[in-house]
Amino acid sequence: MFISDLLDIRIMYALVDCNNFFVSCERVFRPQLEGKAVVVLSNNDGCVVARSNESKAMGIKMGTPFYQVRDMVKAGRLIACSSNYTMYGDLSSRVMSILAEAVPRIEIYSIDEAFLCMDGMSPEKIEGISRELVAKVRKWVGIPVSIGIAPTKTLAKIASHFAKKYPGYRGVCRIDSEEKRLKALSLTPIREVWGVGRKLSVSMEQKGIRTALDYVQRPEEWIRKNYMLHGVRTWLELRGQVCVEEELPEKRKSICTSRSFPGMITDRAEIAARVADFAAKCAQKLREEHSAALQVDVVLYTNRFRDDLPQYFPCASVRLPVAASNTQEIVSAALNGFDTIYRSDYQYKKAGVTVSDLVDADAVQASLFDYDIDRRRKQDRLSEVMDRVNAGGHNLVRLAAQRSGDYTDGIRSDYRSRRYSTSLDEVIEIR
DNA sequence: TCTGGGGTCCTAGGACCC
DNA sequence: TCTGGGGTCCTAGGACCC
Repeated sequence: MFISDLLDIRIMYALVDCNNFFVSCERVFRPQLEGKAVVVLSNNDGCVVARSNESKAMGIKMGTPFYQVRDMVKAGRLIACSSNYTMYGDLSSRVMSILAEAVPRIEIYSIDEAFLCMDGMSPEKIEGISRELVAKVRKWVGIPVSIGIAPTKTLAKIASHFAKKYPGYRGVCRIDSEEKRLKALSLTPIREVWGVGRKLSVSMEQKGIRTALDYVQRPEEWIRKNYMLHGVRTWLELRGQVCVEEELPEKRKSICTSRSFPGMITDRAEIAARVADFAAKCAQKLREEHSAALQVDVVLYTNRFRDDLPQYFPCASVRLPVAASNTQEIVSAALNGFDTIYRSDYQYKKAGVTVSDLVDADAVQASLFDYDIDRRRKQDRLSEVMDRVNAGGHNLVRLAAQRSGDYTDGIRSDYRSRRYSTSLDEVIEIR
């Protein structure tokens, strides 16, 4: 039982993938976008990060700079939405809780994807549950999803592509026999395989590997020699043997906040204030995770697309004597780092702050030479108060070093929809 | 004029030690 | 002038993901 023509299907994964997620979210609250060519833009309305089927069919690629499609928007052939990550996160958790109720175990992989573990169930039963979920998520949240079912995560990804691409599957596709596996691999270009990105796919195509089937037909030793550990893992997964098994760790290992500026900036104080904002945001995320950081990195970027201007991408690393998560300490470390790398003869386009070397906030190792322990405790308490006041994403309280608005203030979002699923903005807009 | 943001893992190579 | 070899640890950078 559960061995289908030599494909072991005792372990089965169902990958649930929300179709064109950000676009689908916008459509939940603006049904008039249904059937239209729609794109969602990144911060600053910089480039395209999500596309509806209609805009994909027009040939618009992921990551296209917005100015290249602006004419279509003006001509009324394309609708653009500025991104609204708060709303997407909210709809995502609604989808995930429906999925979590239906199966014994779920691994949330990203904002729009989750693996459901269906071990020990018959393929028919798994498909039944999956079809119910497709209908339920559509009806209760309004988001269309596709589900791919297979004995490994890499194969489940491929199955979900088929489920999404061919309407005949009605949203659910399973790879549960050797015959289906080989058929699916032969129809999958190597560049579409999970774990094979642009660089690798070019290298593979040069070696005559066009499809996933070409890849699995190479000997293991050849794969190991050319593509090392990562390549062997993909090779085994495509053959039906589970390798990508580890659950994602609950806590992140680093936290980063970075933004491009609407234009280029040289002024020291203006950039420092933004760096302070990013650092404050990192500190807030640290506290949400109940973590503390030992290292703070600050990065500056000039505009990499301007060949005519001098380029400068410095990074400063600051070690903290004791792991910290309070806003004052993280901001002050970031500003110290900034001072060591800032130079007034460049035009900057972007900056970022990363906190890393994270430890659990309860397990912070007090340093023997921590003479500042009282000050630290006061700062920690102040940060707690700031979190309570700022709860809900509205930065009413901030340090003097920060800018006089939210850390996302000043970024362009000309096509923003209202924040339907969250509260305060709605109140302000109605008033 | 205009070109995203936030993560993870792996590997190569240097530093260091014996 | 000659100038080992092998192990470990750390970091920077590259590749990937969504």
